[in-house]
Amino acid sequence: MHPKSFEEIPKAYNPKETEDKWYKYWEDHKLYHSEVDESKTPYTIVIPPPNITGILHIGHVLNNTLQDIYIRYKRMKGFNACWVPGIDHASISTEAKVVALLKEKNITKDDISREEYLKHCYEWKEKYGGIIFQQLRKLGVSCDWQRERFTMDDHYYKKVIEAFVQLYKEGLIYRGYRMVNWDPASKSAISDEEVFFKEVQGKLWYLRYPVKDSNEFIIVATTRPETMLGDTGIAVNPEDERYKHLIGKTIILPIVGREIPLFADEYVDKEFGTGAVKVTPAHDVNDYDMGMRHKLEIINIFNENVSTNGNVPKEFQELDRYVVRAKVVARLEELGFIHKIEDYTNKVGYSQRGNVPIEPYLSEQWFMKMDDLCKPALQVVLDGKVKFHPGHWVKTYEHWMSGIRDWCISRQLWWGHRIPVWYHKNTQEIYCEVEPPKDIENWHQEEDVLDTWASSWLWAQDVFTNQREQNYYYPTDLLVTAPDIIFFWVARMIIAGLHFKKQIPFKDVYLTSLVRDMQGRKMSKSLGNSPDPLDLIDEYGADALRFAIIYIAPLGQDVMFSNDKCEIGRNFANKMWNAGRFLLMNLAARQDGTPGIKLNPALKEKHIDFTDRWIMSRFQTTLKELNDAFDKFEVNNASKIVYSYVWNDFCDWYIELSKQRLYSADEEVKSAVLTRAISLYEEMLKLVHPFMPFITEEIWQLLDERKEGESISISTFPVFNEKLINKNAEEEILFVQNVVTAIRNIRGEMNLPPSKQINVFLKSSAVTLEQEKYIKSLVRINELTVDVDMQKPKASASAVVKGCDIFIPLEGLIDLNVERARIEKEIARLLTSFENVRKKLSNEGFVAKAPADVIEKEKTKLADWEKSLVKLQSILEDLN
RNA sequence: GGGUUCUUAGCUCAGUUGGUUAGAGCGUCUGCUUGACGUGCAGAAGGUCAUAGGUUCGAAUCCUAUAGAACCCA
Repeated sequence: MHPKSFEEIPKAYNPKETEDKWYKYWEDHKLYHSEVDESKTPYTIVIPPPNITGILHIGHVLNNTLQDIYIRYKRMKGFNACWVPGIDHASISTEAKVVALLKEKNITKDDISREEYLKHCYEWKEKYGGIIFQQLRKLGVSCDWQRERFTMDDHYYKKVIEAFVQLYKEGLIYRGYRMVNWDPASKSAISDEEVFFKEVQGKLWYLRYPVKDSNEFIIVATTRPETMLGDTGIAVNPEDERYKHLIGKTIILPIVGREIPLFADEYVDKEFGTGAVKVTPAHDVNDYDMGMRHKLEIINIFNENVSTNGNVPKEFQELDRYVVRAKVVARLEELGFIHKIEDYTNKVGYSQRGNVPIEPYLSEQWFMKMDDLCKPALQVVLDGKVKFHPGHWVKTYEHWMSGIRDWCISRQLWWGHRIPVWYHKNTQEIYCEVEPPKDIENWHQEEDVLDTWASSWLWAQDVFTNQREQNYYYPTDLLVTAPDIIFFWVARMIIAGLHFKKQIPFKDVYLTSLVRDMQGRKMSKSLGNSPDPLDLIDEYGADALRFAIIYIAPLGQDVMFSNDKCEIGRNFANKMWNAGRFLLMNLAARQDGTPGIKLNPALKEKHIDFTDRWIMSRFQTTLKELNDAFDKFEVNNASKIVYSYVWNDFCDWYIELSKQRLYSADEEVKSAVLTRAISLYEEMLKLVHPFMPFITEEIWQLLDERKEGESISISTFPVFNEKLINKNAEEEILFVQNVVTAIRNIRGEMNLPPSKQINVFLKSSAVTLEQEKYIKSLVRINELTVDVDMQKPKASASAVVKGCDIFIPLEGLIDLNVERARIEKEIARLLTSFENVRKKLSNEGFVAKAPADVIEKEKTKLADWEKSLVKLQSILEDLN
C-alpha cells in the first residue's frame, strides 16, 4: 500500500477539485457501458426520459439520484448493471418552443410546410435537446451513455408505428367524432390527464330566457355566457316543483331567436344556481351527454382557435371566445335578458402544457379502447407481479384503471409520430399499414401525430434495439418515477408491455416524493422557489446534494427542501474526508520526530482486541441492515444507516479508541491497527459509494496505488459474514461507552473543563484491564482505580451504570448542592420507570397472559433498576 | 361530493408483525485552540405521540368518531 501525497490532503474536502475529474475518468474508461453477457445477471433501469425542452430541476435530482444509487449498488454487487438514458420528443411543449422561435423570425406555422417545420424542430433539438444530459453528468449519474435513446430515433419511431397498426388491426383503435379537451394554444386535442384544474375568480351570469307563448321567463345560471349562442335546450330536475309546469314548453333563445325545448333530466342539480341549466351539447361534456339522451341539435359555434364560426349571428362571427363573451353579455343586458351577475369562484380546466383554459370541443379524433387493455395491466399490479413502492399507490392505480375512458391519442401537431393511416382520395377508404400505399398519389395521409405518451409507452421495451438485447434486459428491474405520471406513463407502459411483449415491463416501481419548499409549496418557476441544482452543486458539491436529498426524503411523503439542507451532505462528506485524512496522516513522520507507521497487510488479522471485534461486528450489522433497506426500497432509511455507522460508530468511537494503540510504543501493534483501520475504512467507503460517488472515489484512489481504469464503482461490494457478528464484543464496548459517558456527564454537569485533572474510582468486578486502558484514554483521567470492595471516597461526584459504580473525588471542587440535585434528578427519573414496570408486574392479567420472554425482560429491568436505585439512595444519604 | 395520505421534540421526520427509559438530523443552551475534522468534539434541555371513545393484561402502533392539513378524481 502506497498512498500518494497524504501529507498534502487538505483540511476540508473540496468537491470542485474532484467531481469533474472523476466523471471524465469514468466516462473515458466506459465503466458504465453494458453489453449482453449471459454469464452475468442483468440489472436494468430505463430512465424516465426527460422532455427535450426540459432543464434539470430538483425533482430530477431526487429521481436520478435514486436510480443511480440502485444501479451503482447492483453493479458493485456483481450484476450486469445497465441504465439506459434518453429523452422524449414532447410534442406539445416542443411545439410551443419552436413556434416561439419562429415568431422571432417573423414566421408562423401556416407560412411553412410540414417538412420545413420539422426541420426547425430538429434544429431546435440539436441545439437545446442535450442540455439536460450534461447537467445529469454533473450529478454523477452512472448511466450508459453509449445507449442514449430518443423517442424519434428511426428504430423507436418504427416501433411506435407498428404498435399503432397492430392495435388498429385488432380493432382497439378507432376514429370517432367526440367531445375532447381542446387546447386553443396548440390547436390540438389533449387527453384527460393533461388537463389540470385551477381555481379562478369568475362570474356567474343569470340569464332570463323567455318562455314561448307566455309572459314567463326561466332563469339559468352560467359561467360561460358566450356558449348560449350554441344552446339547444334547457334542462330542469324532474322533481323540481318550481319548474314542473314548464316541462315540455318551448323557450326562445335570446339574440339568436332559436326555439329550443325545456326538458327534465336527473343530471340537473336543484341546488345549483336557479336549478335550471342551459344545454350546449357541442361545448360541454355533460351537456353533450344530455343532448344525446334527449336528441338535441348539436351546434358547434367555435373554430379550431376557439373564435366563433358561421353558426352564430353575423355580428358575433370570427371573434375570440372572450371578446364574444363581453359582446354577448352587453347585448343581453341591452335587451334586458340579464337577471343578475354574481362573483363566483370556479374550477377551470387548463391545458398542462399550454397553460390556457381548455375548451370542450367536438372534433374527429383517434381513440384507443381501454377496457380490455386495462384489465390484465391492473391484475399484474394487484397480484404483485409489478410491485409499487410504497405500496399504497396500488389503490390509486386500481381506482384509475377501473374507471378509465377511451384514450384520445391523436394530436393536431406535426412534431411527433405521424399516424400511419391513409385516406383514399376518391373512395374515402382507410388504409393502415407501416408502409405507405403503393399508389401513394391516390391517397393522403392523416395529418395528426400521436400523443407523446402513445410513443413513450414502449420505452421500457424498445430502447433495446434487437431481439437478443430485449431477451436479456427485458423485463427491466426498476422504474423510478414521480407519482404524478402513474397514469400517463407507468400504467401505459404496463399495458404496452403486456400487450405487445406478453410480459411486464419492470418488476419494481419506486414512486418518489414530491419536492416542496419549506412552506410546503410546490417548486415552481412563477413562485421562484425552485433552486437551480447546478448552483447547489457549485456551492456544496454533487455528493452533498445527493446525500442530503435522500437523507431528508421520507418514504412516500413529500420532501421539504431548502438549500441549507445540503449542509447535511457537505458536513458528512467532510467528516468522512477527515477520518481518511487522519488515517493517512499516521503514515507520515511527525514534526516531533516520531516516525510514521508502516502498513503491513500481513498484520491485518493480528493484535485484534474487543474494539476491533466490535467494529467488525457493527460493520456486518450495518451491512445487513443496509442490504435489507435496499431490498425493501427504504432508501431514506438506508442513508441513515450508513450515516450513523460512519459518524457514530466509526468516527466517534472506533477512531478514538484506535488512538490509544496508534500512539503506543509497540511498532507491530501500531502497524497492525493502522493496516486494519484503513482496510475497514475502505470497506466503509464502498457502503457510501452509491450515495456519494465522487468523494468515495477520490479517497479510494488515495488509499492505495490504483491501476488505470480501476474504480471503487466497479469494486466488489462487501459480502455479509454472519460469523463476524460478535455480541460479546458489542457488550464490552457498550460497557465502556456507558462508563465513559457517565464520567463525561459528570464533567459537564459539574462544570469541570478538560484542563482540570480528575481521578476516577470504579467500584466493579466486571472491568477488564483492556477496558480500563480505553476508558482512561477516552476521558482524560489522571488516575483510574478499579476495585470491587472500595468505600466511596469523601466529597465525590457519583454515577451508577449497570455493573459499575463511579466515584470522582472532588474535594474542594464539588458543590454539594449541585451534586445532590444531580443525584435526585437521576433517582426521580429511574423511579418513574421503575414504578411503571412494578405496576405492570403486579397486574395479574399481565402475568397471566403476556408471553414468558416479555415477563422475563420486565423482571430483569425491575431488578436492575432496583439495584441502581438502592445505590443512588445511599449516595444521596452520604451527601446529607 | 368520491378516493388516497398525513397529524410524534421549536423545525423536518424515524418508530417494521401491539411489549423501548418514545429516537435521529437541524435548531437552542453549556463547556472545549485535546496533534482528522469548529463543515468539529463533549454534555444538556426539550414530547399528555391531534382530540374523544373502544379493543387488549398492555396502544404512538389496531378499530370507530371528531378536528385540521395535503394530494388525486369528479
